[in-house]
Amino acid sequence: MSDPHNFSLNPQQEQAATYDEGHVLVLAGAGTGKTRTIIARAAHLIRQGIDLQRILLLTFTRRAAREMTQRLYQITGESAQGIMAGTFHHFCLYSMRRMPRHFGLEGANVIDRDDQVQLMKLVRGTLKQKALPLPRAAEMVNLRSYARNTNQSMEDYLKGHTDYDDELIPLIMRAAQGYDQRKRENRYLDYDDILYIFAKTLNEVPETRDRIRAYYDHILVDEMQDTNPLQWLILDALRDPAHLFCVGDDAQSIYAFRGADFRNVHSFTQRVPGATILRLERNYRSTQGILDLSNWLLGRSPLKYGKKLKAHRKAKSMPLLRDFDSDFDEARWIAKDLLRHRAEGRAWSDHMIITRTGHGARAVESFLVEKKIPYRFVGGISLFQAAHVKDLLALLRAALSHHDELAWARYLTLWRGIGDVTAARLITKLRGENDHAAALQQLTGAPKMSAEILEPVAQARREKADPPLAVANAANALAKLLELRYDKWSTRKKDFELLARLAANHRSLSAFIETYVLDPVTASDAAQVDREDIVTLTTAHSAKGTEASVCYLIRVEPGMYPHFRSVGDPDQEEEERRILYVAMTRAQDELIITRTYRTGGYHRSAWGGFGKAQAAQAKYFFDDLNDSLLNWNGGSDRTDVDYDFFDPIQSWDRDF
DNA sequence: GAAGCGTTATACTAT
DNA sequence: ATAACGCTTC
Repeated sequence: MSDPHNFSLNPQQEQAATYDEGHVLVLAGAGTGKTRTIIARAAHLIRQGIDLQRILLLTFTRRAAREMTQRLYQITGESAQGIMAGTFHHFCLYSMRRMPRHFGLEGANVIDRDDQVQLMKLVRGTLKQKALPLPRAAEMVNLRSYARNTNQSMEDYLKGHTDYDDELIPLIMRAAQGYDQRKRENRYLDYDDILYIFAKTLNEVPETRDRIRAYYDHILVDEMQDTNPLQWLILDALRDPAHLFCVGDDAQSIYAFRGADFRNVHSFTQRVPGATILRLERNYRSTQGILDLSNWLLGRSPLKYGKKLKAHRKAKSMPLLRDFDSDFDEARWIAKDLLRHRAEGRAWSDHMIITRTGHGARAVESFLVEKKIPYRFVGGISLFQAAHVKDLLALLRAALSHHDELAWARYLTLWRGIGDVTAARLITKLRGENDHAAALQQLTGAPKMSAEILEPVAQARREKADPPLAVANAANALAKLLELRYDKWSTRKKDFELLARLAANHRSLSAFIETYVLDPVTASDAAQVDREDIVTLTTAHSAKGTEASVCYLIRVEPGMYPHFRSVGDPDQEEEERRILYVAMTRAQDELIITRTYRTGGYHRSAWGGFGKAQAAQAKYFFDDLNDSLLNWNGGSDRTDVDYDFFDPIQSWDRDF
């Protein structure tokens, strides 16, 4: 790919990339060169004389955006930095930050999901009634988010599409309203607001819409099947004269929980009259053996995707299936297999480990750490979600805004003698002040308050133009407190150095924080910041759009595919099928599927606790697996496990 | 009344 | 691993 002359397209790809007659939807199956075609499209437009800055490239993840700009740079040979490439959220926020007054965004701070849940908890606490079991805060955040993303009122959604009864619905609606109100008071912007405010303004304020619409001639949209109604409102407002070039695959739609409907690619020509549908059908990525299994899985669906991937490549390579007694054995084997591949001279980066759930990869992750196999966990727990990192960020956020009450509450309760109640009382003193310094003045001399508590905030505010310094000093200010609070402090402390390193890339504290709220960095990510040759550990969702020579699909067992939480809802079960399909079709040369029926440690108890476990057993995608589709290396792995191979799990077994 | 501590429940996917 | 909850202590 580094040689631009080597960049050849097949006739279908060529036709799509150079189509100049209006709006297009390209239906592109897995591995058919979707990314390559989008890049070629952008390159074609540039050759036609289109200004780079007039092309908007919307991708599903920031990772995809980064990859595309890099590849575009390699092909066009000129700086591709000017192209506007990013996720819907990035694009909307960027556009709104450019003209904040049009959107009422002055002084607003973006909050992540944890903060959303936190805020909802506060509201939930005021509404709790003994007789009525109000849904958990996290669930209510989901409900409200889904309603927003599907562009319907909370009431319509709750009444039309959920099972909540007439008594509970008004209460949930009040919770949602209370949440919105607290959000306004604290000048918070959640992920959904970013899309919602942008979409609403474009659709209600023609002057603003016209102004933004005038910036772009071409809008290229990746992963169209996973856009939701709110995102569609935005695309719809921005098209004409701009041309839409959307690429998608209904069989890879895996974000229904976020309001996406894979049927949106089917109705494209109704929504965009005169649009053309093009297809990419030849798979260049995988061997036919891998595609046969993938096709089999999709073919078992009651939904007709009308898709059968055919390999361009000659190699066949049958997928491998291995059973293990426990997730520990499974993880141990995978680490060993990786080391074996490495010894054979293969690069770490040729390997991807795909998991359905974040915590399903725990055993594997601990073996990777123990065997010193370099890896990056995409979709894992963010560095910013670790308790001690949140504590430090709370201090920084308190320094940036006296309206950020979640941050203030967290920061104040770190100090001895200040609990929830005192913190809440102190925070009320901050309200109504326009100026940060004046707000701090209100706290000075208040009961339980001290200069020791306030000074770090004031100092961080003075240092807000020097993020790494602010981080380092905040870490110093909190060191004593946090050391008492957490065990394994020496390990946790290292995260602050990582944080300071990340902060060094930003010119302001607020830009630093906002960047990582929108684009979380996992601890493994931050630790491996300079390494290229590493194994990728990823959730199936985050794996979409990527590929690797060797893919390990772990925990492919009953209760995982389909995930037990989806059992009972046919639509959700079918989405689970697509998730497994996406996971399988990432593999180029080797697809290794592992599973375990009995799990040790944590999962044994978790299984028993969930009522759906048995139902899940009855709904396993591999139940009627055709043996001719893979090499089943079944039975216990015991005989070939080397028990001298260190087992890091022991220590957690005791914890549970 | 509020802080602090020990115990227990919780855990899918993500911008 | 983390936070909510209930109980005890100041």
